[in-house]
Amino acid sequence: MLSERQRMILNAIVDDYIRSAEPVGSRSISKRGDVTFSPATIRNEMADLEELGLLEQPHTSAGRIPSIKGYRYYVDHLVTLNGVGDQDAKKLRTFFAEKMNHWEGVIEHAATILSQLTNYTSIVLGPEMFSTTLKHFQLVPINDVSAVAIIVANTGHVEHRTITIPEGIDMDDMAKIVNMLNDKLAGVPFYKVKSVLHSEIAKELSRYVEQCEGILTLLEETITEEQEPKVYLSGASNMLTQPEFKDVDKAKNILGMLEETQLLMQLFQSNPGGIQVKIGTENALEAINHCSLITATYSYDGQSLGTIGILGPTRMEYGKVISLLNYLSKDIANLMSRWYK
Amino acid sequence: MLSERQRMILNAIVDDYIRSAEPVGSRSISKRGDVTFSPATIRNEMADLEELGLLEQPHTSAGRIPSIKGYRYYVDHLVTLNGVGDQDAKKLRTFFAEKMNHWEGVIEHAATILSQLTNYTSIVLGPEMFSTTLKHFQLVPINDVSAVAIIVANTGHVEHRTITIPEGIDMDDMAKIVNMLNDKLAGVPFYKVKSVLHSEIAKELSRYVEQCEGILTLLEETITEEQEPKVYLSGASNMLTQPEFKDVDKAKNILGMLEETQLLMQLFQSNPGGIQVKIGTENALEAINHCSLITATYSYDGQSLGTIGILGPTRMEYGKVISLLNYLSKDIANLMSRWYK
DNA sequence: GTTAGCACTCATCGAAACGGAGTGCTAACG
DNA sequence: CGTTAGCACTCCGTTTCGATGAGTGCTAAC
Repeated sequence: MLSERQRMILNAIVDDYIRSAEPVGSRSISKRGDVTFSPATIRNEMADLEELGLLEQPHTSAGRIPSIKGYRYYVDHLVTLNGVGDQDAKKLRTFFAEKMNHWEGVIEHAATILSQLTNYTSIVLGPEMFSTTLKHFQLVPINDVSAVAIIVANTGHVEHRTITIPEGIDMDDMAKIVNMLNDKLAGVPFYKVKSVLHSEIAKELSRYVEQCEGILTLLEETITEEQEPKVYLSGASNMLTQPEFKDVDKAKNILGMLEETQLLMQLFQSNPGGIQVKIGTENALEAINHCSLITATYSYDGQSLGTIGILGPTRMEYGKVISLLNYLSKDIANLMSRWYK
Repeated sequence: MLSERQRMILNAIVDDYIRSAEPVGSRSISKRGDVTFSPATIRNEMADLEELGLLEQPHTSAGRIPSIKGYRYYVDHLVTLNGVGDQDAKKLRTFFAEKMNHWEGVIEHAATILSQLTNYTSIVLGPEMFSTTLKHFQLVPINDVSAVAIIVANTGHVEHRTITIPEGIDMDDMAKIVNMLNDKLAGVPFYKVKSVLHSEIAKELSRYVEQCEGILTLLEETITEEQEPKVYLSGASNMLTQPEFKDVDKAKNILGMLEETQLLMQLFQSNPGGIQVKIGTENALEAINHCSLITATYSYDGQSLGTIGILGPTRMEYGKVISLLNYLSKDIANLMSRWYK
């Protein structure tokens, strides 16, 4: 357990370091006003905090910087959420006032705004299909051999994919089957589509239509095909403004990772909902062991839809970012309700 | 007009510089084997080439580097297109062998492959709607107030957007109008949709349906709404591997620009078709005045569909990239035909 | 328990010195 | 007359070295 004074000092060090990116010395803390002790006293406390693993020294005779553990304590106990500034709130409001008519437009735009407001990199995972239900399924023929399958989810999210129709399949049969599928599958969650198809529909269908096997397999593949949620990235170049990445090699590591959608999705795994802060080595990926990732899930009607994340150096403005994510994820939820209620 | 020897020397300098990224001296050229003259002779020629504006000296007593004009001459007259290497060809072939069922999947994947093969940044502009025709238009209701509009182009490209239906509009009327639009608009190029709507359809429609005004405007907006072609970017972090961008600020400039879709589209304007090389300041944007951009258009059935581009430092492997783009753009065209013939 | 004083450490910065790659010029050569 | 060897000169990049200064840890006094 830390004493009140130790907490004040830790708080001061983290705040200072977040602002300046340079090791914080005892003198500068003593001069801050909110800590009224002499440099010598502060030095003693700092030595203690270092022994506890909350601070680190880059080298002897340098100031102290927070360790991962130090940041963790700061985030858990010390950080002050001063809400969203007037400037930022205004920007967000005008953002939501704009007319948006894609789902994707909103998400993508939200990513942009976030990276602008924070000067960090924002990563947004689009709606996750597996927690939503099928609303409507449709085939639009393009020519003799191909068609566009259109899949609408109850959230209003739309997917389309082009399929090639094998020879020897009758288009009328196809149409019948599609109709039936719509009857039976409307309202079924995506992850259940496969089993419902097999258990309920297959038998009934075989009565009406010849060679339904082939058609059904095709449609099943089409609907349940691996649907990676889309990842939107914005402000990746903001990483380069951080002094900790003035070394091109480090920067390249991170930017390279940001380009790999697969890895990004790994990052977002295991989200219990709400806001989560992962600091430095708490992150799964080694490439961002010098970064912190703050994530928030946005949801509609109690259903988690996707995830928003902000990636920055461990020396991140935790208070500001957390407030912002809080604000935004709630507003996105409201926006959804207004649309799809 | 350059003498044969001058061309040999220029060629040698550009090749060497592309490989090493360091000013090329007379000695090293003389030792290359393909130029059999002594360093002194080469120095004389180099002085001449510099006077012609084809070479530059970073400072006295350094070797020479090609100027923009030098690269231009190299690209126009000297570069050898040694085709696509076996390794690369194999990768491309397996790429196209994979089953792809989105349009977008192909384009996006092509961008990835390109950036991997070249180690530069690849930029791909998706199909341009304005040169294609409307194939099918459809509304799928989601609930009382919103619907998804689905727009299929003759190329198989699909767009969807969510629209909000104003109160007081009858869904049956809506359906009638949509039917009629499909009759009248199928085969009409997108850029003509607006005028056709006004000239031919408006009058005829008013006979059947009350208050068609509102509905029509809505649908018109939906179909003709600004449809930015999508931009796919891959390998942006490759920029950082180039020694010319070891300076973080320069790198940030370029990466920042790459994030702005608007700017990227500017870059691709005025594409006469075929392969085009823009070197350094020949590019419209100041941010990439130290880069070269090689673009190729891909087309289907004589119709230009989109653009592929490779962005790298002016010191770029022109021969390799041009060969690769040539190969790829043709293969994409073939792939399209196989699908949508 | 707190603070002043002091010796010590170590990164950073700038000046000076050094080495080397490359040039331009001149003169010799075939 | 074109080509080449030789040589003085330039200028960049690197290294070395000392000065500077911020910051610590310890001890002793308050």
